[in-house]
Amino acid sequence: MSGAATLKTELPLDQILRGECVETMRSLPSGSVDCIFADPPYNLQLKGELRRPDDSVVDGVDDDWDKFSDLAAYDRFTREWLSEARRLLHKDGTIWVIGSYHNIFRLGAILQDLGFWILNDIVWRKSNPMPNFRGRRFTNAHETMIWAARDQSSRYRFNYQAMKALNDDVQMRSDWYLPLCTGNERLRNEHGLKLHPTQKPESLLHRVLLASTAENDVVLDPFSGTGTTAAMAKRLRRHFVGIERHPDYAEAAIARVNAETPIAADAVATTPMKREAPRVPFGSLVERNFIMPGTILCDKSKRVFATVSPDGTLISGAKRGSIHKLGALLTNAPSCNGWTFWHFERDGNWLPLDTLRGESLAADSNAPITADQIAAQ
Amino acid sequence: MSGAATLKTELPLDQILRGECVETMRSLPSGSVDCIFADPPYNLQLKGELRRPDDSVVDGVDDDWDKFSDLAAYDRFTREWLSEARRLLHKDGTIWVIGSYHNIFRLGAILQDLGFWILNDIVWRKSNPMPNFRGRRFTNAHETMIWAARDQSSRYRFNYQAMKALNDDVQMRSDWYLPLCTGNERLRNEHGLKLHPTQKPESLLHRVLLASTAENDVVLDPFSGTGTTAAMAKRLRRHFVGIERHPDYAEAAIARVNAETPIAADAVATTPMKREAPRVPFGSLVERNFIMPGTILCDKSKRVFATVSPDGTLISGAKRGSIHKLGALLTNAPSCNGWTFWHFERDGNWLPLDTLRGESLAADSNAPITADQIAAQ
DNA sequence: GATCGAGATGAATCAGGCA
DNA sequence: TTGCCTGATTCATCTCGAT
Repeated sequence: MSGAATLKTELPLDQILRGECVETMRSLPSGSVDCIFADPPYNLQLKGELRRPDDSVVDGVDDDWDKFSDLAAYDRFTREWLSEARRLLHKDGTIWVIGSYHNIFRLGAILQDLGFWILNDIVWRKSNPMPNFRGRRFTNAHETMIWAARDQSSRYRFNYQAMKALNDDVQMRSDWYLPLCTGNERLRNEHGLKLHPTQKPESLLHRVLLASTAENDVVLDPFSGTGTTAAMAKRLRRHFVGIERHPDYAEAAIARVNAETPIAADAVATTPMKREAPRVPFGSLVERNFIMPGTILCDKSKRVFATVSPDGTLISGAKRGSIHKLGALLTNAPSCNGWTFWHFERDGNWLPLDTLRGESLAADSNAPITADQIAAQ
Repeated sequence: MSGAATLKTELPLDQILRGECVETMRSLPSGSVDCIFADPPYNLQLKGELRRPDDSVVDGVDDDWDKFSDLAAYDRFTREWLSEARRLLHKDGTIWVIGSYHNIFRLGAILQDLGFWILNDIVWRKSNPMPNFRGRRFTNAHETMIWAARDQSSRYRFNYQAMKALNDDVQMRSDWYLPLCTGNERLRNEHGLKLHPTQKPESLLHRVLLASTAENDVVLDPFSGTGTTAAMAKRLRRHFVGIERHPDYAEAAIARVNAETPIAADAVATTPMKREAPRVPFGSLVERNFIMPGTILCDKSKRVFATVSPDGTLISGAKRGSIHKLGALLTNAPSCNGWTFWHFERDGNWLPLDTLRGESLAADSNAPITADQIAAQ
């Protein structure tokens, strides 16, 4: 089948159309789509090869489809497909685009320029991102999605209660914590290698579609890839239209969608997500001024002393380390729980650091909603 | 004091300059600033916050023509102050900008257009965000910061080890979990109302400055507000220059900074980067008898062996070279860190050469130091 | 069959000094 | 500027094979 051959009067439902993104979109009728999910090329700028500390080579994205001559070329491409996307959207429809810092600012600015109305930016926090191997930046541990309505006046769909139910009956926030697509979910070729360099996890699309579409809605993915959007749409009983120009990807996506079974019509019940256990690094207590750099700590019997550094390490003479490591070092113990080992002085009493950890967790959860916070938005 | 009155030849250190952002920046000398933190105005609906370059107030009208006009005016304003910011930055300097989905995409795209090189986008996850009262969107629970170097070729500062220490000895990620500025930290006027609508938490600036500046560096904040950047710079013993047009904010910031005490000079140090440690040639360890010529070395898995020469080279069969070169040669790797690759035997244990390097440095500084401590780093 | 350890891997703008 | 040498650097998760 071919998108270009399709008459503009009819939308080919529940198919992966093989063809160029913009050209194929031009063949589809205006206002016929309820929701778009788009995972466009990121325009990554990889210079050489990157090696892990064990000297193995990182298999990065170096595909031709991700190459653009410059930012202006990327902007032209983006403006073109986003314009077509807006034409295809129903007046109350919404679009999701996903990207990293390489391209998300171009995407967001052009969305605004074209008249889309941004509803949220959503942060996909990866539970298992690739580390920064050279120690030259912060670990790039998230990607950003922008959720936007076709117009400021669009009466868009947001399934508020479903999202709240998914989040232990607390409002769903703009930061989502989900793992990468790995293991059995990842499509592989005959050599066992990943078929597509950037396959998105099903959990991400599950939440996107559950939040912003209704049963039988039409969902378009103009960069369909391995068909994650289409598969999740079928599973959740939405209609889909995928566009993919690479024959291998399109073929794999069709097989994947065919193997997918829709959930029972009466089973739209959602599984609650696992909530993250709060973790408190000692350093965050220093940052948040629960304890001042320069504070003197000691053990219960006042045999060893240490000073708090601005980065949360402790210093004792020439020795430096985390609260746990330095405690172990000074007592010649194989390990040490710094939270209970080290004490600080307050009102003449020496209290364990654990006191502060408890206080910081309480401060986070008990904070009343104030006018300040409203203004801060 | 006034920025406009300052000669371009001299940077007024540790002051809050009262004046217009762009105009005041124009009076400062090029390349004189190590780091910039900028929290520009972005609430397009908030009258009086956003002004055109000619100082006329931008209306918050909602029809299409005015929306476009607002975006264009915002872009012009952004391009203007970011251009000045780039001129003021040292060639190896970095800039932080913070915003929400209303303006961060404009900021990011213009940063890229001006030649800044994005290093990370950082998500500030709020522990206590304002809920979405109408239930029409996801709770807007984060803001985005962009960290960028002046040029692609900038040799920017990133205190990797300090950030790792701050996060319980695991690489710091691009998503930060910190509370809003509330309680006693929040500056208030005589009526007990918040003095500034978007006062940033000190913990945020603490981490920003700890990550990307060194002691005595110069930090500029062109939208100084209540002086959080200046106060944290003073606390962490960095120099600051603040610019603020609103007299009430400037006055409050000056009082706040004056009340701030720097942490003790000997407590400001954070976990040092190994890159900045003094360089020890392996040959000097042989000369100084930390290791004997003829000693047998091997890799961790005991697959390759070598013998130490009196000049500090290693010999393995017919091959000879530095500890790095021979390690790379024998493993067919493009490069190799000989300090961690090669091991020597002591008391039945095989220890990395790095142990000896640590012991020689300790001997030089007369501080007793143990293999344990090196391991603890 | 269960457990343990080694190995593999993921949208990545990933070095710096000196001759 | 180019080229060469030194040497700093990884987290969570899954698969697979050995015990």
